[in-house]
This record gives sequence, structure tokens and C-alpha cells, in this order.
Amino acid sequence: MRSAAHQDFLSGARGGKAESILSAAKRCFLAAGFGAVSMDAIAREAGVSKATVYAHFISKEELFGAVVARESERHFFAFSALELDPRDAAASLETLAGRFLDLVLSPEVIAVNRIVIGEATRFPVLGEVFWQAGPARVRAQIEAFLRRAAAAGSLRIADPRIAAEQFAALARGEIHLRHLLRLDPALDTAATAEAARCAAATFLRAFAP
Amino acid sequence: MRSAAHQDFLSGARGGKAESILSAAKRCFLAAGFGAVSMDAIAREAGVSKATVYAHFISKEELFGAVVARESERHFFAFSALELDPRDAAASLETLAGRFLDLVLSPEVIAVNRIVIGEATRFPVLGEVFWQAGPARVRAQIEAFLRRAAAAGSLRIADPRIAAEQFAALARGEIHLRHLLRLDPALDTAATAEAARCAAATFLRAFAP
DNA sequence: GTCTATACAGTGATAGAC
DNA sequence: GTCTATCACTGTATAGAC
Repeated sequence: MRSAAHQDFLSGARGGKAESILSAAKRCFLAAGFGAVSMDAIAREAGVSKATVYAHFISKEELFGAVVARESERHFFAFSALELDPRDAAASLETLAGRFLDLVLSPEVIAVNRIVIGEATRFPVLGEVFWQAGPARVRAQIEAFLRRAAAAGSLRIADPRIAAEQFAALARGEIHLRHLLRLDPALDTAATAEAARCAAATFLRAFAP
Repeated sequence: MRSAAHQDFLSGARGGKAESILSAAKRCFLAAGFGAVSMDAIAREAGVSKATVYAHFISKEELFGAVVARESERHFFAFSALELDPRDAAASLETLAGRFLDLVLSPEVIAVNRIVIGEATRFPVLGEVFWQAGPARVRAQIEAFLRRAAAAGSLRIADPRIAAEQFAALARGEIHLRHLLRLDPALDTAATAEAARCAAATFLRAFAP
């Protein structure tokens, strides 16, 4: 039995009130940002009193940090390029770009990304948390695949790290920024697939052997 | 106090105090965001009373919108690729990428970009205002240059619009997101120039004749 | 238009009963 | 741990004097 319930948020398996509070806070913060959400609203959404919220989290800032850290970890840990065939660069790159776009354009990832950028001034550490959990991890996965493809001779890559950054940048394209700005509210799967195809094709032309 | 009256085409303000208020609001909002800034703080920064602020702007929201709209227009107005030589694609693309990065990584543009993303939920229209003034305008300039280069035979481009998006995406790379997240607080001109060189080189390999 | 002073609502956080 | 009730404070916005 632990004395501080708020340290359990990373275990993920709890079904108690702490989990309800975290879940409610996630919905509120991701929908409206930090400043526009009150602790009253979070307590109401969780179905508990405000004092209960403060029994689990020291302050609004701590609760916000817990939400952002958990959401950052949760969405990116499954991203992988391990099973892609490094000999068929064209097909694998398009699959990888599509997988990347489906992830970073998903509503929850966009919401976390937006909030972390918007509150980067007030919560400098959350930018680093998000970066390590998300972009840095994804880039490492892409880089590992590019190394395998280069070893297999299906791509010619001088600097795999920079190439991985450029692949991610091409895949993001302008659609990522448009989603961050809320200009494309509906996620268009056809447009996403087409964007992935274009990005993979251009990357392939630049790094073909 | 300045005797020269600035004509403000966005808010209709004419006098010196309106300009002081807008300028003070810009400094406050860009430094700390919308929610973390109070009208008291803006009035203090402008050297006027709070009632004077409300004499010129109906609400905090309207003042915020005026600041964002003006800053969005102001920074991107001068961006151009008109004088670049379309026959020397390698040199022109690197110059263009460097010019692009210098602009979008400048502290004020990053601050506006960050705040527009962060408040996209509460102020949906500001995302569109920023997009039209910034990314859409820049993309059009890049696209126009690519068309001239294609006509000159120094590049082979099937779809200039998509190519322009991809050029901007490559130039942004990951450094743009890192700046939005406040991970690279100091603007490193050497790193920026190197990033521009890499982006231009990769784009050139993909679109060389 | 500009100021001082203030109305009024809402905020984060806490005390004490159970 | 959880609740109700309440604190002290700050926020936006406005009234009235000049």
C-alpha cells in the first residue's frame, strides 16, 4: 500500500478515483488547454469533489504534467518499423510514412502536441518530455530501418540520422501544421494516404542507389 | 512618447496610446500566452490604466486577435524569392532555404506560431489568419520560383505545388518543431545554415533533371 | 479619452466533519 | 479518502469624476 496515490499514474492498471481524475483531466486539458480549464470542471467531469482531486495531486500544474507525460508515452510506444522489409524500399517507405501520418495526425496526438507547444513557455520541461517520448523515439525507429535498407542496398544513405529527420519532415509535410492549427478538423484517410505516397516517392528519388 | 502617429489598418486605432497598448499586449502575449497574461499586466506594461485599454479594445479576446493578426501579417510580408536565379538551382535553393529558416525560426515568428497553435481551440479563426499570412504566402513564393526553375530546365518538377510544400517541409525539418517546443532556446546561425544546406541538397537530388 | 475606484464572478487551494 | 463549505485572491469589465 503506497502512501501517495498520485505516484501510481504510470502503472496504468488502477481503476480507482485517481484514474478517473486523470482521465477527466486528460479530456478537459486536451479539449481546451491549461488556462481555460478549472479544477472545478475537472472534479465535475471526474464525478468527485475538488478536495479529492487535491488529495491525489498537489496542484493544477502537477496534474497537468501527469496528464501530458502519460499521454506522450502512451501513444508513441507502439510505433515500430521492425517488421518492414528493407529490400523493398519503395513499399516499406510508403507503409512507414502512412503509419507515421496516422499516428501524428490522430486527434489525441495532435491535441497533446498542440498543448505542449502552447504551454512550452509556462512548462518548459514538458516540451522535453514530449520530444523524448514522441519525435525522438519515432526518429530512432525510422533511422534503424534506413540503416537496414542501406545495408541491404535498397537505399544509398550517407547520414542515416539526417535522412531519418528528412523522412519524418517530408511525411509531416504541411498537413501536420494544418492539423495543429485546426484547419483540417476531419481526418481524411484518402488525403493522408496520398500524402504518404508523395513523401515516400520524393524521399526514394533522393536516396535511391 | 512618440509624436508620429502610426496608422493601424487592423484595429482602427490612431493615437499614440492605442499603439502603446497594442505593442505592450504583443510583448505580454508573445512572452506568456493568452491565459497567463492579465489586462492589468498589459495596462501596466503600456503605462496606462486598465479603463483606457478597454476604451480602445472591447475585450481581452479582441485585443489578442488584433495582436495576432498584426504580427502574422508583419513578419511574412517581405518574404520573396523573386530575384533568385532560376538557372542556378543549387545555389538558389540553398539561399531560399536559409531565408525561409531565418524567418520561421526568428524568435517573434516562433512565438506567434506557438501561440496560434496553442490557442487554436479557443480562437479557431486565428489559425486561418496565420496560415494565410504566413505558410500559404511563403508556399506561393516558393512555388513561383520552382515554376521558373522548371521552365529554365534546372529542375524537373511534375507538381510545383506539392514540390513547394515538400521544400518547405524539408527546410523546416525537425529544428522548427524543436523551436516551437522551446528545446533550442538560442538561435544557432551555423546550425541553421547547415540545415538549409542539407534540405536544399536533398531536394535537389529528388528534383534534378 | 483618461483616470481612480470598484463591482462581480470565478479561481486555486484548504479546513474540518465523517 | 471523501465530502461540504469556505477561504483569500485575482480576473475581467465598468461607473463616475475630470
